[in-house]
Amino acid sequence: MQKEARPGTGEQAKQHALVQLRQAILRGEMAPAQRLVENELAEQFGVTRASVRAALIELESEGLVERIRNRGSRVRVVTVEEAVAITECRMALEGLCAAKAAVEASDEQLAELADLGAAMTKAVADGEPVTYSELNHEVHARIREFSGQQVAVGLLERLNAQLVRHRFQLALRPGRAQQSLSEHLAMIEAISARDPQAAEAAVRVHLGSVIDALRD
Amino acid sequence: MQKEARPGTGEQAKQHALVQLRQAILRGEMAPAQRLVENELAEQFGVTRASVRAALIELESEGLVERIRNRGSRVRVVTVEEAVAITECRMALEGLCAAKAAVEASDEQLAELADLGAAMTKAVADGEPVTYSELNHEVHARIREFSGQQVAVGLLERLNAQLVRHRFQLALRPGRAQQSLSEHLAMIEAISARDPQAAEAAVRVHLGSVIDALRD
DNA sequence: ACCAACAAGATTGTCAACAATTTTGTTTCG
DNA sequence: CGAAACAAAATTGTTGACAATCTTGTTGGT
Repeated sequence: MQKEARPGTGEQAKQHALVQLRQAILRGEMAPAQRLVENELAEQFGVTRASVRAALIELESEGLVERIRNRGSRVRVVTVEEAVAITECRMALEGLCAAKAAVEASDEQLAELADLGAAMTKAVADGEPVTYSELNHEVHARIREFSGQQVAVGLLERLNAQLVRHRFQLALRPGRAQQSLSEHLAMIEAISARDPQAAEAAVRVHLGSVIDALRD
Repeated sequence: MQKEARPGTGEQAKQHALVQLRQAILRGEMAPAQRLVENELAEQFGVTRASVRAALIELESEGLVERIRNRGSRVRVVTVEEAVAITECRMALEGLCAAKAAVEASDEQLAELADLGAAMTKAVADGEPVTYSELNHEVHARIREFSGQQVAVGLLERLNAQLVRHRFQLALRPGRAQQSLSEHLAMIEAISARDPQAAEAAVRVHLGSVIDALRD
């Protein structure tokens, strides 16, 4: 175990630990339910335990880490039912964002969405699921952004972070991309048509199908 | 300044500080934008600074407190635009909960809602705005609870906590209770009729009118 | 009088040591 | 052989002190 970076360069130690730990969890480098011992993490990141501790507290309220009194922290495992519940909330909130984006987005932003749609179509045609998954994520992020609804954006980012592991499993499923593609195109079309109700409906259809896929 | 309680009785110091501070903020005992100095709070609650610190980090991600690097913490002030944005999110999430509650709630739980509706009607008739406001809050809490949607419940509780100050202002407005009452009764009726779509629509109507009232 | 540089005070960020708690392994008794 | 009691190890919770940073008040020059 060697120290990864130098927190002495003015970079706040707690922030450093927070960023590193979050990345490690989101990248899936930590096994599900893996124990997170404060001392080990402190040495690994080259900071003190107090900083790791502060980071863990923050990650707990982000829903990425589970902490039990006097028993330590572990990577939180999201069950399938939880993933479904989270996606239901996404349905409500992303529906709101899509409706607002249909009204608020500039013409340039709509063009950007159209470009993303074309890129997704190409990725599916070329059979590149990884690229497609990234574009998928990007489309959702852009729609959130264009809505201008900061509160919803914050909530959604937190929710999405909890779904990383399930997202992986979903993306690699054969035939999933094709269905997902048409749903995304429908979302983009409705927003471009500046039709809030249709945009919200399209998002609901899409995430409804995600829920079905999650349930296997 | 005297110590308020005994953290030595096994009650974890950080939890103690967290609960105390949260209550103080929610009760409005801390003036808006008031500075929260770690040392003062530590002495006031009879715990050490580290515990206060941990509590502040948690309250920050709950959106109740604002922390700036090396500059300290203060009670977060929610602007009117933010309150509107938060209520838009409530609209989406409580709509989801109402729809699920219409399907999932037991007959006993529906009876409980009916009782609350009757109590609200009486409170308005008797001209007791404080009682009405409490019942109002209770109805929303029950509907959330009956939905069984744990994730949405968590998000909504966080959002509601940020609105305390605005809620006060809203409740005392003359004529507001009458309009609010009929909207609540419509929500209860739709859920009792086990009609998810109507329930969701009723919630949206209600919170839409809250948004209008917020904007003055 | 005004502005910049500087110094003093206040406050947060970090650290290492200590105490409390839980878990695990061992022993002893039935 | 199994179960309860006990002891040892690991880990988290807490504490007080120290360092870094920001704010404020003061001073000196123009």
